[in-house]
Amino acid sequence: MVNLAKELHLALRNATVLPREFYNRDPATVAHELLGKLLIRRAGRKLLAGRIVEDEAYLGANDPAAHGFSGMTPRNAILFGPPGFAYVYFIYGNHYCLNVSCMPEGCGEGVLFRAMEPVAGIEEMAAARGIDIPTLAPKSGARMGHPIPFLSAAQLRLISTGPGRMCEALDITRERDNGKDFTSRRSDLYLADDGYRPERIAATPRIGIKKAMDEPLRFVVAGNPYVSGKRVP
DNA sequence: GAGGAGATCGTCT
DNA sequence: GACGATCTCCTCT
Repeated sequence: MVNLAKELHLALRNATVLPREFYNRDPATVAHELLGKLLIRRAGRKLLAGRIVEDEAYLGANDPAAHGFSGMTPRNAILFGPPGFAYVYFIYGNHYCLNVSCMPEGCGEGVLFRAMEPVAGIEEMAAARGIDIPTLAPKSGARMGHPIPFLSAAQLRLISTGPGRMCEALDITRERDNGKDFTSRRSDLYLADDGYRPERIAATPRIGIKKAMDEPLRFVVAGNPYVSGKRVP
């Protein structure tokens, strides 16, 4: 019998970690190409993973909505560093948001991760989000009488649809993860390519900002149910 | 299902 | 002191 959990773990281990050069480009290109890639968090011996289905590009000094627009501060210093590093900030007194720095040092540009489709460690991520996981009673007469964890589609969407939820599911905080290197497998937070390519990608205006609202710098996997806000058909 | 308001606190001016 | 790249709960339709 195939052990699906083991197979999945192996597939994640075999995925190619995205190299530094991947991020050393303009954020719109990086955001577009990050869709479908795997965001992987190592938690002890467990791997938590999701497939990126929504992100946004922020263009530094050329973008009034970007954190880097007004220059470097202690808060956004990571964005002005080398490409491929995690920039985590706290917002609205409740939530963390995860970005990756792009372009060469000094540009202040990056990509905000907005949503991912849960792939591995789903029970752990649901628990981190405070989602109760009901269990299905085993069929009578079944040899292995364990209850089966069962999440509805609506509960799955609540795990990582939205930037704050994503961070909570992966237990990402500024204190622990700001400045982590996404390009190193030794890092406990990295991005990898398992060969998956989304069929259709759509570009829309960004969400929740009041400046440069019309720029189509939000990228989503069209038709994916884990995209936040209004579903893109 | 859609829309509005409140929660809550770090960051910047 | 004001603002904010959000989320959740509540109300209304």
